[in-house]
Amino acid sequence: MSEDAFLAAYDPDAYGRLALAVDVVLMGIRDGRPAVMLVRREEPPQAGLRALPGGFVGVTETLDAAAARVLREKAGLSDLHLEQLYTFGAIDRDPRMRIVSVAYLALLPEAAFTAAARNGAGLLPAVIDVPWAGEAGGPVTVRDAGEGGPLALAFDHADILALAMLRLRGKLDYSAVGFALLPERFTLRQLQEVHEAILGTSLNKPAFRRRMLDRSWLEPTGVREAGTSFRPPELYRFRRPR
Amino acid sequence: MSEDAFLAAYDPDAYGRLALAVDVVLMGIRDGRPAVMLVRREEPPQAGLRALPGGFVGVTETLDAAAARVLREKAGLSDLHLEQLYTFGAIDRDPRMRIVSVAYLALLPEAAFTAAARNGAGLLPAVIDVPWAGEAGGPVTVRDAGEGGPLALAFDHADILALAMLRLRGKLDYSAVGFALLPERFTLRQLQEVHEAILGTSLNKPAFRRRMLDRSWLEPTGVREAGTSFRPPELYRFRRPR
DNA sequence: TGAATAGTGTCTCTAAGACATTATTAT
DNA sequence: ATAATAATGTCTTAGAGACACTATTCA
Repeated sequence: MSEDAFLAAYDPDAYGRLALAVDVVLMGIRDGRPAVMLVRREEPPQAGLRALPGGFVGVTETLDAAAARVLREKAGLSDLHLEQLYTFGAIDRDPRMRIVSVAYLALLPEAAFTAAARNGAGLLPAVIDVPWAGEAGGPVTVRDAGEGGPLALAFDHADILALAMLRLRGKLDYSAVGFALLPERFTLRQLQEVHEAILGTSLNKPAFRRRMLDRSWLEPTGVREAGTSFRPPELYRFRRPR
Repeated sequence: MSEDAFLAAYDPDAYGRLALAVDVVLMGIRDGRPAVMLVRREEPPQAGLRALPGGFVGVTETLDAAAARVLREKAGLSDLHLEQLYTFGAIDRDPRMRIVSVAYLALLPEAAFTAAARNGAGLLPAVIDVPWAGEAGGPVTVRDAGEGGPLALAFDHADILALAMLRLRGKLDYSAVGFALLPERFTLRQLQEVHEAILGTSLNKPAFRRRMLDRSWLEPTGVREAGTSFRPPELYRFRRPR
């Protein structure tokens, strides 16, 4: 049988119907704590609950493109750090039908995150409480940025968010993801504060500086931060490692 | 609108047709080198090329269950280490139709891997050459276990295999995956040989032993290996960390 | 006893934590 | 000068690499 003949005879429905979606964990830092952007579900199922922004994957669209489109449509964002996390395929994770969802992690610098909360129609920033440490992970909870009790998340989105936190923590000190949470130019203190916010711990200053400067990721700009009432710190720029 | 009404009105085809598959990277150690189990594609598309064993995901089947079923059907294997790797969604990765594939990594101890090559109908072990080091990764090549030139892999399976090697290397020394490549009872030397095979480097013996024994993963069995013509080494058992 | 590998002692070196000290700027 | 934070020096400690040495078993 030729390939053409095979393709003509191939039945796409032989294995039943199943939809593929993406859900995006759009994270940033807010007042020294990790935060995530949620939407309020206005329609059933689970209307009223908070959810991660998401959408179905088009037949002529890659997974990365679908995640980028969701960010564009729901948050007006483009050109931000975006990486695939994990694919969630529990049978009843969505009551509508069988929906398998590819989870993505997107990261924004603090200023852009705050701006997105104002500009993105319906985007609600929520602070993430992470009650665990270590590589085993565990559940996290979310609260409205302006305090208040814990929020309920729709579907399995609490699991997705918990995995996002675990991955982010795990990658933080051996990869360059941390820089995606900072503006183009930043001080070493800001970099440390980002790490401390994500890890939920305080870090030793000299050791942190040594570690960061020993990697060849930081390029001094020669410019110092303006507007301080004390010795102005050097501004650095992230340089992709060779 | 109630949830029931919503579900009744929901159109599963609104976003077009797309199939979901799993592809399994079944790895083991062979003569001190990483190896993978491949199948020869007998039908189009790409008949004749080697491929990872895979299959479509059933509508009432989780992703993990689909990967486990593929291992059962194509290799006669069950109860082995199985973890999700990444989801591949390039538009034209399969010429038949849009097929998104969730890649899984499965690991077998050396003896079980060799046995599977004999028992699994059509399973062909291939040795993996990994020409890179470090966390950036890169392409790998495969050769037939009995030497010979490099083999061509179908679809994007070379990318999937390369990612599997990168992940395995990355997780090896901070997680317990290494033990999935060993029998229930093993010597410290065997454990080191597994690490050396996967990492493609030689390791310092005292440092390796110290590191492994300092984690609380190894439980001495009190039994020593039999059949040696020299001092018989202690056999250890893997104990899940608390 | 010799061969072969198991298993350990120890020195060095690197990197992190802790803490203190010096440096630099605005007011 | 003072206040405030930037930036660094240094001591200690933990862990890895290197290498040699001792231990144990079989033939």
